[in-house]
Amino acid sequence: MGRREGRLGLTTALARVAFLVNAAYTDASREFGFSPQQGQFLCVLRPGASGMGEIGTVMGLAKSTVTGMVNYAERHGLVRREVDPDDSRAVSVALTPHGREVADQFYGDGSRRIARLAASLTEHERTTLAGLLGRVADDNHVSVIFMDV
Amino acid sequence: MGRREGRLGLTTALARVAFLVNAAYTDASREFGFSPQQGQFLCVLRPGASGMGEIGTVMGLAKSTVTGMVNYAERHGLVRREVDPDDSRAVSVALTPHGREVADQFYGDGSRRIARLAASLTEHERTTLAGLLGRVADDNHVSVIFMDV
DNA sequence: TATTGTTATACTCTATAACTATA
DNA sequence: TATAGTTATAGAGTATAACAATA
Repeated sequence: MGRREGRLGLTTALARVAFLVNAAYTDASREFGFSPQQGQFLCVLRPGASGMGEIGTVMGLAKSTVTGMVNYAERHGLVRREVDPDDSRAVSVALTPHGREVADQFYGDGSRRIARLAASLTEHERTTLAGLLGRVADDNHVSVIFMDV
Repeated sequence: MGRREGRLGLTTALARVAFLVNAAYTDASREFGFSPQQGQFLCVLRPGASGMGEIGTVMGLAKSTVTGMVNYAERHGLVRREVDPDDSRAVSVALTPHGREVADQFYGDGSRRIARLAASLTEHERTTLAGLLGRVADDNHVSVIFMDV
C-alpha cells in the first residue's frame, strides 16, 4: 500500500469507488421512494423466489431483520410469502407482478447510474477494468445480487 | 453492457466489488463494536476537525442525522464539539485522543481487509487496477473519506 | 433574511433473546 | 434435538418540519 508516483493506492481507490457505487445505488433508491436496503432486497429476489434464511445469508442480515424487511415489502405489495409444500416451517418469498416491474425498473436505473461512473474510460479500459474486477469478485465468493444486465 | 465472451459486464463487476468492500467495512466495524456509519464517520474526521454541515455534505446525510451521529460519538468519548470562535453558530467536531486512536486502528483494519480482496492479483495487475479505479474516482468527484494509508 | 444547528417526531434498519411450530 | 421463522424489545440511522440563535 501507500502512494506510488503520486497516484492512489489500490486500497484507497477501491474504497472510493465503492463509495461512488453506494451513492449511485442510494440515489436510485431515493428516486423510487424506498431505502437502499429495500432496493437491494428487490434485487436479491429478481432471479427468483428465496427462503427467509437464504435472504439473510445473501444479504448478511439476522433472521429477524429479514422478517421485518419482508413484512415491509409485503405491506407495499412488492412481494408475497408462500409456504413451502415440502416443509411447512419454511417460507418462500417471491416478487409480485408489481414488485417485479418495480425491481426491474430499479435495477435498470441503478445499473445505468453505475455504468455512468466509468463513462470517461475508453472501451478498451472498460474491458480491462471489468476483467480485473471480475477476478476480484470471483476470488471472493461475492453474493449474486447484481446479475449481468 | 451485457456479457462479453462469458465474462461479467463492467457494471456488474463494479456492483459486486462494491458489495465486497462494503462487507469488509461492515466486518471491520463489527470487530470494533460500532456500526459501519460510525466507522465511516470516524474516517471522515481523521484528516481533521469538521463542521456539522460539512460532515453532512461529505457523508450525504441530513443535518439532523449528523446531530444524532455526533451526539452518539460524543457520548462514547470519541469526538468533542467546539464552538467556532469566528461564528458562534458554527460547531467544529474533532476526534478526542481516544477517538483518534480508535479511528486509526479501525482505518488500518478496514484497509487491510480491503487490500486482501485483491490478494490474488499480480503486482502488475494491482497497479493497473489502481490506475483505472483512480481515474473513475477522480472523474466523479468522490469525497475524501479514505485517504491513502 | 439567510445560515448553523438542534428538537420533535416518525419511520426504517438492525440485532439478541425468547418463542412457536415443524422436522 | 435441530431447524425455519416470528415476536418482543431496544437502540441506531434516517429524513422532514419546526425552531432558536447568530450573521
